[in-house]
Amino acid sequence: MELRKIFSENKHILLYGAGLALLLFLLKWLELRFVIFDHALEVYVGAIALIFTGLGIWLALKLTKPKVERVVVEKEIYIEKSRDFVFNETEMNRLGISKRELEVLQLMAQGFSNAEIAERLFVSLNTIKTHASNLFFKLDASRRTQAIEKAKSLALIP
Amino acid sequence: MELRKIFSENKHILLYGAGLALLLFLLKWLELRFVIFDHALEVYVGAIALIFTGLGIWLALKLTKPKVERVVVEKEIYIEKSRDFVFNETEMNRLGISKRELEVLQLMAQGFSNAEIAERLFVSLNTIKTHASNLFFKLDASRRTQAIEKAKSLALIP
DNA sequence: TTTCCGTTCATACTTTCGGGCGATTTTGGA
DNA sequence: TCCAAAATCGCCCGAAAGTATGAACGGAAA
Repeated sequence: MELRKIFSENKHILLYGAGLALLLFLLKWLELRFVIFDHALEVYVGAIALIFTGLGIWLALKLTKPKVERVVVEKEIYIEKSRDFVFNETEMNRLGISKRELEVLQLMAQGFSNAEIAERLFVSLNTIKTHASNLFFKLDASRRTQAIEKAKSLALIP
Repeated sequence: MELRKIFSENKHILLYGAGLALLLFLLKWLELRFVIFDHALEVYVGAIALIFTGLGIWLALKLTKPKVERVVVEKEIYIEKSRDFVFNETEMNRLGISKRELEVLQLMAQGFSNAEIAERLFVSLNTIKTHASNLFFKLDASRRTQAIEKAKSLALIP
């Protein structure tokens, strides 16, 4: 359950710990057998240092998260514009545009001002502004004229 | 001359070596003073291991080039295939729309702001505003979106 | 040459848009 | 029944759009 997840996420650290423990046991064992450190403490310590430096380097390499660099590749999609308009519901769903937003979009494309749209839909001007803002975001536009252009090319409006 | 270059290029490695040497001297000195390792070899070795692990990590972080993970993001660009557009010159003459005004109208329909249009046509913002106002009057519109709608229906723009 | 017209630009002002918050209420499904 | 998404509305502020008016300049037609 959780255990496996914890292990896999901290695999390197756990391996490091295990390695360290193992080494310590090995040293203890060596200590009992020979009296290495009596003669050559420097060599001994140097070896330890080297080994753990290596381990540290290995740890660092494994644990550092790579920087994510985003490369934007532009993909061109051609769209046929036909006079017999077929509403592209797929695109609407893909962009997450709601029914109400579509209504606002349609009226916007017909040249109505926000105030006029508000009047027509019996809601406040602020509401229309919110819908418009959401539309601009979803259509990746910063002006209503842009939004209209894009919506037309996506067959969201005639 | 060369020496300085060599030093700056291998700064981290040299620093590491110096640190190692220093530590070894320190240990030697400690060895002469006390008999630490007699009592607690594990602690001693553990400390060394920890220190050099840290050094290793530091070395690795300093020496290795930062990992970069490339993520390719596809950005879709929709391009409209306008098949058949026949410009209605008659209507343009009837409404008394000038060439320059038509240019502005086209850019407006493409979603450009007045400032952007001004930049593109190498004229001032005020000039574009004047053209726009004249267009609105000639097209009997009071907003750019309206003007665009009307112009499209009159086949002045695709 | 004089008179239009298109083009350019300016200043000053008002209105509309759009961004950036936050907030509450409806509502359609799990 | 409960939740998330949708819809609603508000406020503030700055940017953009649009209105009004005047003016200068050059080319083309009368």
